[in-house]
Amino acid sequence: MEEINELIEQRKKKLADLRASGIDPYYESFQAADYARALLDKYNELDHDALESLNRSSSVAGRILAMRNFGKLAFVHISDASDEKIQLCFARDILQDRFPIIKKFDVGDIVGVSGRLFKTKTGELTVEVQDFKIVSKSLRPLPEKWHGLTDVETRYRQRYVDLIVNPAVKKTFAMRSKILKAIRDFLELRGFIEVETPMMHPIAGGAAAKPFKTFHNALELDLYLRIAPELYLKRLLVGGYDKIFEINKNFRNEGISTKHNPEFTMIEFYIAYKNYQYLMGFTEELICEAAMRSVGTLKFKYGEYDIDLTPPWQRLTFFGALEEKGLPEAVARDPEKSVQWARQNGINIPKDLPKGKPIFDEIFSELVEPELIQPTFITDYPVEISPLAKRKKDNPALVDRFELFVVGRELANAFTELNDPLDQRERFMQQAEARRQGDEEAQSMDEDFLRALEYGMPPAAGEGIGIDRLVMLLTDSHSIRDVILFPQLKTEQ
RNA sequence: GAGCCGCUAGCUCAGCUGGUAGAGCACCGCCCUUUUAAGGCGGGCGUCCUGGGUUCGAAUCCCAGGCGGCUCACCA
Repeated sequence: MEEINELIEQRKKKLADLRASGIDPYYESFQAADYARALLDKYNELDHDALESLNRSSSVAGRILAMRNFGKLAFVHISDASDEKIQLCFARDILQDRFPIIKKFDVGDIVGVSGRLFKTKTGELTVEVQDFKIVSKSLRPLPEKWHGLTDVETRYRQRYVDLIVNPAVKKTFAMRSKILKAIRDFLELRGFIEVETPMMHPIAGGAAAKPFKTFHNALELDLYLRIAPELYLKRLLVGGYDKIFEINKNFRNEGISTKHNPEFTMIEFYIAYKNYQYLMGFTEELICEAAMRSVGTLKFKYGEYDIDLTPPWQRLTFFGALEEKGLPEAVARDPEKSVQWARQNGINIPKDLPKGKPIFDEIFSELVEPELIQPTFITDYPVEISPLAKRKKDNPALVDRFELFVVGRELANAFTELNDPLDQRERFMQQAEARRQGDEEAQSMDEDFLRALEYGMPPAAGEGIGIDRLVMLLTDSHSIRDVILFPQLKTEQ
């Protein structure tokens, strides 16, 4: 991306000038003893005289974000990896013949300096620079200091610039890191081990979604990027693990929106000998732990909403929630009556809805989901839309399953795992039938998975949580792109 | 995939019913030893997203396309 640009040319000229005077503007290392944040935390409280008597020397390295030059004195703000800004003072009296080098500085350059700490007349903690190096010369101008970078396209495409100039972005991703750490710690403390299963699947199973397809040349094999790790994790249950989890990407070849990125991060975890009832309490604890260790509280704002994660969370059955909306289960289960009911109640039913797909699922998403603002478990899903979950003992038309909703969005999906290989085979057959009737997202028969179940899988509860959505909730982010460092975009030009 | 909105200097934006490109910041030059969006004086900077069309003349109007945002659809 070679561009002729006056500003870049000016900077290249400065770079050449530096080299001509024997200065290397691209160092291979710099030993900074201090972080800006640590210096401010420790010394900002001291007054001018107290700091003088300490005579504290320091060294910091970071990117120049602002410069104010007075001819024989210059103030420079740098920001370092501690995400804090510290002021540097370059004075001709101190730097003597090296002082003119600062004429070659630009906002964006990375410098390393050492010098004594002092307080300016206005009381700002400042490094009085005694020695300095330009460790990396920047050739491109940064966005201006006042309005910063707001163009969302540039922010996503050039996330590196976004991170330099928008501190809130770093905060979000620091939160993301804390949330993931909290989840890992929570599970590891309870005896789980983290595993990695294939991202490339010969059969894309474990969820209802369209996969990305790819090809392995040497094996001459069609492969799919995984849409879910579920069927592999359950194979591990067969193998004898009792508490496992995997945190990794899934890939779904579907539309992009504020809530969907083609690759997104899921955690799936499985506990042998437990059921979905157990997982509800477990989920409350897990998510509260993540919230406490990132947000620091269970009560916080998400946009207009005041969210309260304090357990226990509301629990409603799938058909119970529909009945509250005036749709009796008997009507919901009747394909024709339910369509009629939907039309009468102004529910938008897609015209191209595949034949095998039940209408109540549509009605539920349209009528119930948007109102589930506070955390709510929806339980006892119909078996037709849950091909991998165990049937309820007292009602084989339903399964032992829940989904967790917050701010109208699905955050988690969990169930008691189907471990009856014969029932599982039947469910796959039904899915195959749905596929024949036009449901592209119906699941495919996976003979190896069935073979594994035939060896015997312990009863188990399993759950998946959309990490990106959890991070959105806890960071008050309203687009999934704000919690993914490099969200998917079309290529430039 | 559909609808609506946007795209002008490095950044943030103005530019009316068509008359030939602007501001602030950033940048360059000079002055300035305590600034905090430093200040003063002077200066430069454009594929007006792209390609067609209408017109004497298009950043502006029309058509097509690109990229992005939002909403809807699909989904997590």
